[in-house]
Amino acid sequence: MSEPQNHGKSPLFSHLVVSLFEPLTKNLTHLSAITQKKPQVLKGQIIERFINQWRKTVGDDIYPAFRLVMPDKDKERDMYGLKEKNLGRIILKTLSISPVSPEAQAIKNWKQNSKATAGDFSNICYDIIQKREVITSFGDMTIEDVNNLLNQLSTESVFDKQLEVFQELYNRMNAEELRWIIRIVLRYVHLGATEKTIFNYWHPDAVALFNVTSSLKRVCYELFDSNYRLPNSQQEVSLMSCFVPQLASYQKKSYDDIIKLMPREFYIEEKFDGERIQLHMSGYGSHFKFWSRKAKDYTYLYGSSYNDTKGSLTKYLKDAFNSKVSNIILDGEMVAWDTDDQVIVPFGSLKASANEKTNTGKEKPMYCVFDILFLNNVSLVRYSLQERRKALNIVLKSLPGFIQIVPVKMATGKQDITQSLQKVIQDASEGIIVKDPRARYIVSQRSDSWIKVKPEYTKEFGENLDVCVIGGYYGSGRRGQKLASFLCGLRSEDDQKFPQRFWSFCRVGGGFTSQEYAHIQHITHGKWHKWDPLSPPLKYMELAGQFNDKERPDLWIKPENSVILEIKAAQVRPSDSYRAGLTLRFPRFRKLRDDRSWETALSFREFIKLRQETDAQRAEKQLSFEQHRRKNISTRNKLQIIGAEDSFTTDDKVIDVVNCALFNNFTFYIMSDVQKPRVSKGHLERLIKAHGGQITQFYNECILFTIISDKITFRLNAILPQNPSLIVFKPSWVFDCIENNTIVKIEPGHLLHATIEMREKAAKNVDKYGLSIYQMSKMLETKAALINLPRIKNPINMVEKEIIQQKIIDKLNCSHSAGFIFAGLELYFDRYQIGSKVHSEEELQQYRTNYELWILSCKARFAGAKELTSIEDSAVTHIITPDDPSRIKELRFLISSEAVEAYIS
DNA sequence: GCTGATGCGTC
DNA sequence: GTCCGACGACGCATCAGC
DNA sequence: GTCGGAC
Repeated sequence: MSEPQNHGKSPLFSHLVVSLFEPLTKNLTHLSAITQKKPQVLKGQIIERFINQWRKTVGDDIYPAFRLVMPDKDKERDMYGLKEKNLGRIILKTLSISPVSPEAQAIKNWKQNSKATAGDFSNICYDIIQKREVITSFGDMTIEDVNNLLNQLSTESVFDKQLEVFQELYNRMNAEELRWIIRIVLRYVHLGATEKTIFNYWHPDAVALFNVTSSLKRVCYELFDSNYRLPNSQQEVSLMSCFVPQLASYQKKSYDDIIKLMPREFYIEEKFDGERIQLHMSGYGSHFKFWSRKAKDYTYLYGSSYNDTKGSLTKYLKDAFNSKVSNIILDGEMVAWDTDDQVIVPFGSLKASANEKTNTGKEKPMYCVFDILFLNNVSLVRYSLQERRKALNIVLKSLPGFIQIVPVKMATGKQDITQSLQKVIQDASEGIIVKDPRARYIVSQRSDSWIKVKPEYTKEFGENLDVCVIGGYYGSGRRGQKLASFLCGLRSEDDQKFPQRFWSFCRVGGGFTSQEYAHIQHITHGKWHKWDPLSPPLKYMELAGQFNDKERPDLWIKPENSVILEIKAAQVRPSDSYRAGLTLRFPRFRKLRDDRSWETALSFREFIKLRQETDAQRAEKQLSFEQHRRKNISTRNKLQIIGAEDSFTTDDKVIDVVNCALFNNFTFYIMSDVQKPRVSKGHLERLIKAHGGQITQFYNECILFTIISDKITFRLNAILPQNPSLIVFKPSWVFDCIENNTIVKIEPGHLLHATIEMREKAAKNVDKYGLSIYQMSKMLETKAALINLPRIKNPINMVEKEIIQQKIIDKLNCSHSAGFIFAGLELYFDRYQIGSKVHSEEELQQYRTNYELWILSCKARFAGAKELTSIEDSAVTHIITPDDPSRIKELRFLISSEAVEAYIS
């Protein structure tokens, strides 16, 4: 395929900085408040504008820009071998800064800094560069120049050569440009938008193509024309091109939650603790390719053909494939196999076993295959797992020790899951995967058709330990300027003189909410000491290493001043990084144990004892899922009508009586979840299927079907311009049909997008008020169903607000009186008391809430309600208030206390 | 030539 | 629910420095 | 790998 051509010159690198990087990383919340647009929308506009401008002024080839925007996805360029440490050295040398100067210290200790930039490496460098920049305005380097220099940088692994590149950059760029260069070299730009977001603005099929190729270049080159649609055949996996594998969804709340998602009969597979590898074979074994989960090519390890003597696997696979197999793609887990003991070796020794140099001959890689995606030029991703498994059994023969098909256990209920889990525990295996045999292969998704269940997800299993914090490490990014992870220790009990001595054991930096961080900081405030390598606090802690310096914390704390944390982890394993000689795999914080102190914190000996005793006992217990803590209470106020019924959810309703033929001959394409009432995409699909409808997951112009969406999505936006005659239904139509047990006539409210003729036709289907009874009852739930609401551009402008209010009232007054639903209700709307000027973010929020309440009151009045202006009015039947629990409490108190007073008087 | 530091990539 | 960016241990490759 | 936060 020919490369897209640019008609314009390569733009300046500063253009990228000014029109994309800086706008995306500016505080969008503020802008969002002014423009009344969601930050996400603003982000999209910035990206869209950049892409459009590029197309217009530069041309079709956006690859040079995208490799700088998504440096982590750029597989064409080798790694630089530079992270903050070495990059810092290079920058200091480039600027001729002495390694002992304060600036050098600031860069070296980039996470510990009293300034606001602490934890943000590129900004710390920026501050320093700015004072010494060669160029004060933007430089003359183009995006092409930058790419060329970065190519050069990637080929150099020697310090002096790398330095030359940076000297060139330094001479031709200002500090702002360099800040972005630093991020690009570090291979994270942190724009708040990764390829998933950006690709959607590039081309509607970009994500799909990336998922089956892992190639940024191909996404740019093959999809430069927005009028071109990628054929279905190219949206599926293909030979010798690395796809993004399907992942299993996380822990569910209960076994029932899992069963609910599965058909009557489902599969259980063992989860192997190795590395996810996809195998591609073509030409009857003359070519092999291997890729890891994150698209790294490992062909060099496992072999490029049967005849490749360097590879550690392919040379043994000659008899594995059926002789009719000319090409194939397999998905599976690579593990290390102990040829002497005939067992799978625990995680970690795989690379060594596959490597010619380090391999001892005792251990060899073994490929555990659980899926087949491609066979003799045909993609199998659309076939059900059941069928894929059938194919796998036919074409692949297990060769013990080299390649094996992962066994499947048929299951029908939760007892099968618990049973498998028990077995997994006995074998000290990682866990199981529950799979839906009906499901197709969904590239790149963490789908519910595969669900992983690990013993550690249960209350009884995994390691739950109370450990003492003995040190802290500064965080980076959003966790800059504070201690983000903690060094934890076990009480050593090795020396009577130092009862407070702990042995380093593990670090933990995940599982904390921001409140918990704040709480810990509050308790330990002022108790932290800087770590001095010359006099380590041996009275209180011992680290590993000859010099007591492994995993050395930035700050340390005496156990008597410290806190005890409850930690959960998957496993305990040997380690030489910690004094305890052991450490945790996948540690995370569960809760603060303020009921315990260092004296009762776990000691090393207790810990060993605990492990020996419990393993056997635990296996006999009933395994119940651990309930996840409820975190993250949303701060955003939602409107709620007190006393009114909650909007129903069909998700929990049992579909008991169904008309199985209702949607016969209909094929549905469902784009999104339904917001009101809340129904998941999956449930809507099941609902439709139960009523005889067909579901398709792929948009295809050739097929006639019904598109269901309740909002204009990314994808819809991409499809609509080319298909202006497309009719998009709202989910309400489906619900109406089901409710009435017939295909109901289309009403305007059912249409999200349609031609004028269609709308006119639909309009004839409703009564003279322009409303169906169904819509009427939904009126209060569906915002702006009746009124085409003008947008408020600047909420602070009160004059404009009044004009809009008047417009809406006019509109309401000239409408026919349709109000009877709320007749007899006397409502009080609980507004915030605010002046005519908005001074703060909080007031702005309150203003918006008031505005929403006002809209609601218009609708309520329209439906026959009366609005009362005083809460004390005894006629008030309902109070409508923002969903703020504390406010509701206040109101209750207010009302009840007044009632009491009235009673007394 | 060895060792430790640093980076990359796996989970 | 999805996306994003924090954070964990470990093994291997490679280069700087002894 | 796990996790929390924003949306």
